[in-house]
Amino acid sequence: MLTKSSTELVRQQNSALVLASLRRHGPLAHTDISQHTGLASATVSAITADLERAEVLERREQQAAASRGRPRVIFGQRREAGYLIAVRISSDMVQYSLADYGGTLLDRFEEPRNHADVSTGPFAASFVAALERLVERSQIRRDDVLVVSISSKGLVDPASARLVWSPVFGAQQVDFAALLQPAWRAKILLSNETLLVAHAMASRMEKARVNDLHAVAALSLGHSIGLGIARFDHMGELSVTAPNFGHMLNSADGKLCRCGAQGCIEASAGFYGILRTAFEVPPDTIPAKFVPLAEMDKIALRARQGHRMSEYAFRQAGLALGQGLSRMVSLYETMPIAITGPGTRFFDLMQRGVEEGLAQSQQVRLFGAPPISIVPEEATLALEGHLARALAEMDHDIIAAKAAE
Amino acid sequence: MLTKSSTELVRQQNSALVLASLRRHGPLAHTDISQHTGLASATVSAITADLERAEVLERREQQAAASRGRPRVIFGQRREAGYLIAVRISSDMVQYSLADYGGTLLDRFEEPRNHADVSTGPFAASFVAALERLVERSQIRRDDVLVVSISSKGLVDPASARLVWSPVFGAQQVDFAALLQPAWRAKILLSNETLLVAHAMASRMEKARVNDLHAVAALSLGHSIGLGIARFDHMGELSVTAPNFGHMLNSADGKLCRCGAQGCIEASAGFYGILRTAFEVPPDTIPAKFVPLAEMDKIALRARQGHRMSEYAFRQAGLALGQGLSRMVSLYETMPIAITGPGTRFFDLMQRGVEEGLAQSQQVRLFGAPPISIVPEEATLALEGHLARALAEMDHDIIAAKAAE
DNA sequence: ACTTTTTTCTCGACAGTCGAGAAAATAAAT
DNA sequence: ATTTATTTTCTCGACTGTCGAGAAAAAAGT
Repeated sequence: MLTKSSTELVRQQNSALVLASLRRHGPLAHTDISQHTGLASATVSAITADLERAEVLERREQQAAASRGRPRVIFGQRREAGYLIAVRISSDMVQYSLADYGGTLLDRFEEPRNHADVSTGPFAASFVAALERLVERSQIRRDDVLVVSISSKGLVDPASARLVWSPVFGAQQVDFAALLQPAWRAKILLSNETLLVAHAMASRMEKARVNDLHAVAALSLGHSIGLGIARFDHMGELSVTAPNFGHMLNSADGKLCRCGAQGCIEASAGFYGILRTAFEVPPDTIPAKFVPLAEMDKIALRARQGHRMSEYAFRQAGLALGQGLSRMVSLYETMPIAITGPGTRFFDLMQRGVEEGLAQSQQVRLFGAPPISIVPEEATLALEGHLARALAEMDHDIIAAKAAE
Repeated sequence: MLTKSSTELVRQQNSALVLASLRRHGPLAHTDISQHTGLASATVSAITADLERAEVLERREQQAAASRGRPRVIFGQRREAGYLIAVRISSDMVQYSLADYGGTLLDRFEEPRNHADVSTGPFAASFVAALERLVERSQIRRDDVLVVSISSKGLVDPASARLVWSPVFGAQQVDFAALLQPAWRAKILLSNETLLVAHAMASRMEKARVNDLHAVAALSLGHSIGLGIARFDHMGELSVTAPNFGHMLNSADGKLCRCGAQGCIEASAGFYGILRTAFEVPPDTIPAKFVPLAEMDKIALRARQGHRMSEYAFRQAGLALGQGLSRMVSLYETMPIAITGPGTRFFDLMQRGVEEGLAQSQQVRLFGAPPISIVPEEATLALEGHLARALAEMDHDIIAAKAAE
């Protein structure tokens, strides 16, 4: 069902356009905004005046009058217009970051997590305390935090901001919105971490002016396997999703996954799956809760030295990934794939398996294998995704609020 | 990249809204249009006057003055505003239909196809001739045909209207746009047939006011396996795709598919796959080009009488379908699935396999199995989809043309 | 003939975009 | 020091669109 349009919505859309172009290109002058957005000069004047009045934009001093003529007036986001907190929850630590409306990082700290402790109660308490600490240290009023963006591995219900299933807490759901509900007026966003990576990759490619790009996928390799898909819809808007890739059925081979099912991709390609195969543990053994990276490095070393079973384990992991990706491109479309996460350092051992798995579908035989790139800095990308998503949300909310009155 | 908005676009969007509501609810009076679209009465007046001037809408006589007060003026699409031709290409025949802008069927005929003949040359000739015959019989000017909507099983490139891979022509591509290019000014649409079924199912559910429906999938069972996914995006617009489901990797079991790969879903669940298993033919045997439905009925009869291998063949087909669907819902989301096609009559034999396959993923264990309904009349649905898609396209084009001048 | 009722049509107010040209502000030239 | 050239921002009027309110139209009831 389409919705009706009105002149007010036009202004909203065009305001969003101005803010978005400022996000992409940094502070800009009137003329540049007009150029980038395609809006008439008069329109840009009206919109910037509006946003200035709302204390969202501010005029920046320009460095030197480069050319002659009337000096440009540079507009930029007013940094103090709002703040965001990004929280990355991983199995061994939680990282808290504070950034302002301009997207500059103000503060950050990490808290170690005890992987043995899977109860949500203590976690919730330390979570709330950490947020409190963050605003206090930076002398920011709690109500100026407009967005709290949280990410975790696992399955997320984006609508309700609830963690449906995570490697950290299992099926114990955590309702983050409820945790912060009365005290914080910030909007709570909860995303799968690899979704954010995909978002960041899409933003990067957009900035790099990669044209005729419809979609990008991000694949995260680690203890668990995550997939994020970012696609530009027919309106040119980006929509990202994090399908349940790691626990998609790979093959009914009886390999027990920590989710309780058998034959998930993760049961073959997650760290614990690789370890199990390498050590010839029966495939229905209950998976290890956590595999230290050093342990994986040892297996990789042996594989590189020619140890058959270790080699085979990585090869099987690659095969499962390749088959899963071949299914993904069959069900979506052929798109570039960026592989991130700690597992990338073993990719040489998996590559042939991946290629073999990919080749097993008509889609790949017809359109070729998707281009695969390795992007190890997962943490950087995830934070980049947090910022991109949260700032876009803030822009959107600010404009909507301005329209409401 | 967002695009700029303007007052003219507002009118375009709202005009589209009016036409869409007329499509959904049939001819309507001024008041009803205002009600359904949410537009102000004055706006509806302006838009209908516009469309009347463009000879797109016409006033209909109302039957009896039901209530007192000023009689209503009923607006409806002017049937003669344009025509569309729908062409359904299947392995054994080609069906040509002609309909007017109001969506009423004017003419239809079928031409048998020789499945042995896979050359595209004779087909192209008879295709063009049939279209010619259709407009001639109905006394319609060729240039009044605004859309030719073609469907086939197989893989389609929606952008270029080219058949990339089809069970009928294999990898021989047919460029329909080129066939009709100089003589016909109509826009050529090419869709996968199951995509149209999914579109029709989505339209039906929309009409039946099924709320909070995000998506629906259609699965077509027959000699080949097709899947269509219809989803409502965040703007409420419907976007349908036909992924390469039938030739997605099911399991590396070596079953040869007619696409040349091994282990496709179709190699287990297509008619030829079922036949091969039932007759205990080696799985790497080159598949039969065409399996008559009567042959399948015989196998089904034996299966129902307890013949082990026939039973097993259907069970395996169901398993492959269930596993494929479990992967589909893992990569998209849990959504209702409508099963169509000649294969539905054997669904009782496959059902347990489907359920078993579906259960093998975390997605299903967390959110339950997707609701499955059987809708045998595939041909009706496909034509319904053709009309829905072609008429929407015509509405869109008419409005765009009016805006251009 | 008059009233009631229902629906369509019209008018003025308001919001937004756009193009053109005025105004501003600076560097270079005289 | 003043003038000129240049570049950018700002402002004005025209145009397109939506909306609410009330006028006008057209029938049935009294």
